[in-house]
Order: sequence, then C-alpha cells, then structure tokens
Amino acid sequence: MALNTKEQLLEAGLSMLLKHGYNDLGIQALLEATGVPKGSFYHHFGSKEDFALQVIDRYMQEVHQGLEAALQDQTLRPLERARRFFELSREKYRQDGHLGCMLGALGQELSGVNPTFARKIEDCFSVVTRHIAECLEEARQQGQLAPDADPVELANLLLNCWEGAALRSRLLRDPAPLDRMLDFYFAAATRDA
Amino acid sequence: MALNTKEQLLEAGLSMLLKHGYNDLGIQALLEATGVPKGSFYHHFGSKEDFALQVIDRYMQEVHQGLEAALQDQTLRPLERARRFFELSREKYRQDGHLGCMLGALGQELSGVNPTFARKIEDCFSVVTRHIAECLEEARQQGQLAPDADPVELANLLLNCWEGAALRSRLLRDPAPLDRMLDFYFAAATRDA
DNA sequence: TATTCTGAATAGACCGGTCGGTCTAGGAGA
DNA sequence: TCTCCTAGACCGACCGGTCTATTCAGAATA
Repeated sequence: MALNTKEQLLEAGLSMLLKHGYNDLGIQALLEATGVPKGSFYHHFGSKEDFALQVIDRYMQEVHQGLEAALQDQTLRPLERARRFFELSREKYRQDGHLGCMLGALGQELSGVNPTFARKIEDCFSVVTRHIAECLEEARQQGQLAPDADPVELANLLLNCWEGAALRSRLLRDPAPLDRMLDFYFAAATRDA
Repeated sequence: MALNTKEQLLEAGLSMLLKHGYNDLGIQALLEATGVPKGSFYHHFGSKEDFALQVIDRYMQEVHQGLEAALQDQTLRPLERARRFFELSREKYRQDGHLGCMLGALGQELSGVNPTFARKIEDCFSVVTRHIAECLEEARQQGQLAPDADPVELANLLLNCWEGAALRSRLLRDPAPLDRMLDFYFAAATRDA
C-alpha cells in the first residue's frame, strides 16, 4: 500500500493546492481528506515544501501529456497544434472547476518570498515554452508565420498571455477569457504570414 | 496620531502584501515592521481581511493616479495614452522590486477559496478595463484602431495579458516580459487600423 | 513448508511556536 | 470628564514537524 498512499496524497495535493494555494493548505486538512495518518505523510515526504514540489512534478506530467497529445498530432498544421495544446488545457481547467493554472497560482503566491518555488515554476514555464517554440518554428518554416518571426519570443508571449487569461478565468470562474486570448493571439500572429 | 498610525499600517501593508501575499503575512510581522502595538491595529481594522481589503483600496488609489496621469494626457494620441498607463505601471513595479501587480498576486492566491477577495479584485480589474476601454474607443474613432474593433474586449485582453506578463516578470524579477507584451499587443491592435 | 527476521509503512499522541483575535488598563487631547 | 487611541499581556486554536509504538509483507533460514 506504500505507493498507493503516496499516490493518493499527490492526487489530493493536485486539487487541494490548486484551490487553496500553498499557505492555506494545512497538512492536517490533506490528511483528513485522504484518511492518511501523519506518520505516513512524513515517511513519504520530507516536508510540506517537498510535498508541494512533488505535486508540481505530477502536475507537469499532465502538462507533458497535453503537449504530446497536441504537438505530435500530425493531422494538424503546426499552428493548430499549438492552439490545440491550450484548448486541451482549457478543458482541464473546466474539469477542475475553472481554477486556472496551478503554476500561475503558486507562482504568484510564493515567488515573492520563496526562491525555490520561483525557480521551480519558472523552469516549468520555460520547458513548456521550449516545446511551443519548436512547434512555432515549424509553423514559420511552413509559412504559417512570417519568415522573420521569432518563435521563442512568440512562445513566451503566448504562454504569458495565457497565464493572465487563466487568472481572469479563475476570478470569474469562466473560460471565456481563455478563448478570447487565443483568438486574438492567433489572429495577430497569423496576419502577416 | 490616529490617522498617522493607520496610514503607516496601510503603507507597510502595500509592500508587505505584495511581497508575502496574504496568508504568509502575519499581523505580528506587520506590527514589528511598523512599531505599532496590536491594540492599535484592531482599533483601526476589524480583522486581517478588513485590513487587506483596505490595502487594496489604497493600491487602487495609486492605480487611479496612473490612469489619470496617462489617459488624460492630451499631448498623446489615445493609443499612446493607453500604452503610457502600462509603462507607468511597469515603473512602479520596478520601484517595488519587480514583484508585479498586487491584484494579480492576491487574485491568484485567494480567489480559489475566498469569494470576497475574488469579487473585490475582479471589480478592480473591471474598473481599470472600463477606463482603458473608453480610451480605446477614442482611438477607434480617431482611426488608430479598426472601425469594427471592440474596445471593451480589447481592453480586457490588454489587461489580462498584462497580468500574465507581470507574473512572469515577478518570477524572473525582470521587466522584459512586460515590454514584449506591450510591443506585441499594440503592433497587433494597430495593424489593421 | 514453517519460522524468524527485518525494514518499510502505518498510526497518532505530542511538541514548541505562531496564528488571528480579545481584553483591560492607561494616556492624551477636547 | 469623555472619547479616541495606544499599549501589550493574554487566549485558544492550529500550524508544521517529531517521536515512538505497532503492523505487516516478504526475504532469509532451516
């Protein structure tokens, strides 16, 4: 039951961290929600911080699944693949109750004070943008983007604006800002192809 | 000294809330930083939440100053006025140590759990977008934007993307994402004027 | 196969410290 | 004197984390 318990904690951590953030999530609440005793928690995790970092790793596993599902889809042209990734993310947010992106939430909450989390989350973002940038480079080569477009900068732009839209979507519990942002971005990026 | 004490608390609250967020900011730390005894705090504020809400009000006073300084500047064309507002904000972020926007930070941290803050912060955002939208409408009338452009939607887009860039800027302690976002947005919005 | 051993995992009482918040007393200006 | 404000001791609750006892599956031994 060892792996099972750890999995259970990480799984609950995904939803509880997304909703409560880091500081408002008590270990005790997590244990009550999962029925796991405290001793088990500190057997599997060195600290609350260690736990949260592992939850982020798990979150990134899901992100990578999304990236793979969208960016490897050979039935789509490159730009549509990139957009598909964010549409898949939007669907995940919907399933989670329109609470937006955990990376954005934890990044805002913790990066003012905790450099470990700031670096961790920035690393996650930069991994994602790297994948998106590769996809956008393909789009550029296929003429979907202007020949002088900068895929890395465009990818960062896309992700950053997405995170802003995700915040607004979290405030309003409404996915509309996400779609509006994608419409605007892809219209703008495509226009001078 | 009554007003003075309250002012002092709000002033310290501005910087401490921006850096620490809500849950990581202890009343005690605030009192030690200001030299104010606990009794005074609870004389002026009903609770920690009440205090934070008033800090947000104070933050919005500064935002309104920025809005006024930028959007009323008759030496600039409307679109340049809008951009100026965000450039003023960027300078404020710089002074505060590149910690981004307090509304975005508190919005992400608290909106999952606390509807009072979610509503409050969404209200702040919608007030700002309303001003920006008026300015963009003027731009549309003057031919700086396409005749069929939707100023309200464009204003929301602008603010949301800005908040995303502010998060990234906070993570990296670097204003570059803010400027990149403005460049992209205004190039895109202007292109088909 | 039966028995012993062992280390991982479970279980929760318990710890000091800190949390937000209350209370009462004193001081200052009207 | 009366009202506002300062002042800080004090409160119970809860925080993250430690500690020790116990359980239990499976390897080792015979």
